[in-house]
Amino acid sequence: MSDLTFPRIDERVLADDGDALNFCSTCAFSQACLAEGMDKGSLQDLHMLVQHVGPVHAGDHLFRTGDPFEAIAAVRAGTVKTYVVDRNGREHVLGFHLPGEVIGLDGIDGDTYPCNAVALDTVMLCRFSFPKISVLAARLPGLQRHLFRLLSRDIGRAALLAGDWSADERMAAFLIGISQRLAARGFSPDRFQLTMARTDIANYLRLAPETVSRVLKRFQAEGMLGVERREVEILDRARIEALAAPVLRH
Amino acid sequence: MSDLTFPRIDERVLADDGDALNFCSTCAFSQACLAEGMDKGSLQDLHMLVQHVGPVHAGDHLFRTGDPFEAIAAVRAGTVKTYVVDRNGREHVLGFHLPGEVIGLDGIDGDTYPCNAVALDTVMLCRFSFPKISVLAARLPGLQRHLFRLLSRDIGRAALLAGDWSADERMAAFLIGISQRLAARGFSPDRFQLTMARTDIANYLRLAPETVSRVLKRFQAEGMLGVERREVEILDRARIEALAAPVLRH
DNA sequence: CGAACACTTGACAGCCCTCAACGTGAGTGG
DNA sequence: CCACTCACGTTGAGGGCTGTCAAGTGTTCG
Repeated sequence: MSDLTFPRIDERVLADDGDALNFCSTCAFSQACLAEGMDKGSLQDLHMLVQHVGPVHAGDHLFRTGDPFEAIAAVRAGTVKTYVVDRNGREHVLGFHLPGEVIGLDGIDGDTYPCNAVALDTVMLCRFSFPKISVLAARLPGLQRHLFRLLSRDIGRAALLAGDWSADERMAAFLIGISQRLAARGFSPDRFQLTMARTDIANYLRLAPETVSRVLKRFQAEGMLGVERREVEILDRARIEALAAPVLRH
Repeated sequence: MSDLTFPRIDERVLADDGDALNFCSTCAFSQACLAEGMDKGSLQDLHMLVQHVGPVHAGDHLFRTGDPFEAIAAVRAGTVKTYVVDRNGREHVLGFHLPGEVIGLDGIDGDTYPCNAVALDTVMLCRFSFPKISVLAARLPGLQRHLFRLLSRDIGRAALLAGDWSADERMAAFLIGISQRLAARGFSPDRFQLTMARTDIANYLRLAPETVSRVLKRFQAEGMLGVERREVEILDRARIEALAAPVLRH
């Protein structure tokens, strides 16, 4: 497993990128500008800032704890897992980042990344130098506002799983969350693949891997969910959402 | 208990405020400018933006879930509790905000506050209109950077208690956290008052109130902590920090 | 002084973690 | 093509931590 330190990763421009005035539709920043009446010059400025990174292969790291913080990035394809390792050597999964979502925001406070980021499958990214996008944000109110919102949204998201929810509620919230986030990017909300291992899910939900297995099995036995290896299908969305409701909406 | 909706609260300038070029030392924004070589004109701009609010009395709300988001605020004196109420009527404490800390950042994403904020004792605030400070941030790179950092810091903080820590570890981390935050503002790190009820602590740490009582009692019995009603004294900082270590530092 | 509230203390049960063993699928080399 | 290996996932038994329920004590405020 090679170790590609994210800020120093080899960069190459991909052929399937949009032209100078159009971002790829899954880009988390596309809405930032297009929807807010930004002029063409400004848009081009932002576009010139993007560095396309990838493909990064499963198991390769984008950055590690302590690497100098220089950039944030939007996931274009694949799944990125962020995690920390405590002094006892135990891994704590902080989150999974699907296409269209941004990683690295928690590095802004401090000069280094506070966590590790690893690709779970083949990942493509759009990288934004943070000093450069900060300068641009000062000129573009829409971009500044968008960055503030991205940051603010993560604060709320991090607090989601902090409650003392049951294993069933956590798992339901996890499944509905993935489903909604995939749907927002145009993927099927009812049938999708869990790109992460059971161990990672357990670690993220603060459960034992055995508990994850048992809950998924029970969901399947009760007809709420279809499970076959890492492929899942939402069969009774209403019931799963009912379980997830207290977690997702306070 | 009156209900002072934060954005519409009566405002008055306090006599003990700094002059036009000096913020009160506990203000979370003072570092933003003074430390980064900002020119006097810019500093005055920021200072003109501040609205001093208070005193707000214990039990009064600064804002409630759904109130229109218009401003963030730095706590100057007292303690603010933020919380949400789920559909079952159960309260979930999101955090306690001590002097020098900022509230309202999680309202930036969305047009309304996502939580309630209530004063636990007599509270004084510095209020910053968010639209106005955004505009100013576009002119002042140091201020923009400071705002980004405040937001980023909260993302990490929210993730702290998300782990599956034991009751002892949670309580130790809570005590050390309070101690460090008070020390950073010049208060005693070894002897301080818990301004919140046991129920609030329990709710914040995702424990039962009974468990909070038992853990505090055991800490006291083992000579780590002095407890007398809401007054606490750190007697064996090394041991409490050892307990808190896995929670505070990953 | 009395009532309401905060806090403490004790008994008990339940959820989930731990430990252990087994099953399964993908990749590898012969 | 097949056996092997290893990581991943599943299944079962048992125990500990902490929540729930209940009752009692102390404090504050009207």
